[in-house]
Amino acid sequence: MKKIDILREEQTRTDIIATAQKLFQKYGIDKTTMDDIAREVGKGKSTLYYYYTSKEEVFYAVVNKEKDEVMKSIKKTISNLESPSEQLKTFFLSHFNELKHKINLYSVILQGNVKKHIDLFGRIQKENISSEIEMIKEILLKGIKNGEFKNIKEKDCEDIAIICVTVIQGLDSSIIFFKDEAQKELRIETATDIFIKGLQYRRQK
Amino acid sequence: MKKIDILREEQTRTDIIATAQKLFQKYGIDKTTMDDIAREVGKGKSTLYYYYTSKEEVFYAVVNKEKDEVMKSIKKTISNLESPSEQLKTFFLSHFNELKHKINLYSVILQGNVKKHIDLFGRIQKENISSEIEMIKEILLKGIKNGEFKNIKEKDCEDIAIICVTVIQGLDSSIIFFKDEAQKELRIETATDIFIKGLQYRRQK
DNA sequence: AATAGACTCAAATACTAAATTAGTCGAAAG
DNA sequence: CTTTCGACTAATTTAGTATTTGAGTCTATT
Repeated sequence: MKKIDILREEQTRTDIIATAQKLFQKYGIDKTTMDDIAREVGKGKSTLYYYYTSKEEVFYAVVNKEKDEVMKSIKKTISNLESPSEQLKTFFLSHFNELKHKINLYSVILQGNVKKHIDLFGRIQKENISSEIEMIKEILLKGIKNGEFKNIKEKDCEDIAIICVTVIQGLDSSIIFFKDEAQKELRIETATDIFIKGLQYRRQK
Repeated sequence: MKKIDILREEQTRTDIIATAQKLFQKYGIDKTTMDDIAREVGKGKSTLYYYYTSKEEVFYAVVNKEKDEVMKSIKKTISNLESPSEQLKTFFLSHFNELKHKINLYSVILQGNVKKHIDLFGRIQKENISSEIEMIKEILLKGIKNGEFKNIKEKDCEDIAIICVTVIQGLDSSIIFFKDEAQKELRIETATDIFIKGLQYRRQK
């Protein structure tokens, strides 16, 4: 296979995903048909199946692309910060802001039968969380090495990263639950501060 | 109305709720009919409507009774502890244990059409959270007064209590998501410790 | 005041036929 | 030898309808 072909294949995949993204966002996963996507791309439906094995795979690819973009953006923001504490805080807040932007979006995409795609959504969530855990682990490790996080040991990084993600999840769900928009931002910040302070000071026992 | 009548009315209410609880746990909210409950109580269906205005009200009363029992139990456990830090930690862990016990239970109860009862569930969750916030606020206040929580001010208690509840929510959801049973308990404890440490040490800025 | 039995109407269920659509296959184009 | 297409099939969804169920009401009775 020549190099030019690989590029062309990539281009087609990109087209498909971009179109699929547009349609999924507009109509949701169930109301968007493979024919819809194919027509919009200007290809036959079978062509889609040449590149992706199923509609769920297409959906997965769309979401994955978005995830990569978000992670890349956060990574970039973080790379400008010196201290791991600041980095971690920024991660918490960025996550919150991303969610705020995407919350309406995803409620459209996921409209309809959630049960039907429960395995897919589970897989997506799992991989999202994995990426986040990896990133947080890096931050924690740096913080341990430079002495900012006195309360934790290197071997516990994985667990603490998991804890960070679950705490973030809790804060996220409060976006949906508590309505007072003004307070929210501040509260997320306070929570983050408390948590990070907890990492900084050495545990007694 | 005579005193004896009030007692009898209370007894009937208690019977209804106990029976309803049993049936809801077994068949879920939708598959349990008001006739089922009435038959089991040994009364006519209309009698239920004499005491409760709707099936959702009966369900609400059942869940509320359970909530009261749980809160009372936690309160009792906590009252034996001296330090607010210990109390808060115990609250976190008790919440976790309660959830672990009830998780299978509630997945049965809520089976079926969740969307249909979304308002009811929202109301229940809201009141659950309110009770917990109140309780946590008391603990925090004591901790501020005795100097254990150096990082927070009295006027922020409400917000911090809300944060506690959201953090707990995050930890709770990890019960469902992460499967490694052995690690879970430990992780919850670690998370709690970190968070409480964060409350104890004074913020710089 | 408390209960029951008969009643109503809205909603859930069950069934069916018709239409859509996910996914396959073999052939054709480049 | 990669990429595309159009026709095909099998599965799923939708739409329409008939039937049953069950929440909530009403009236009568104790």
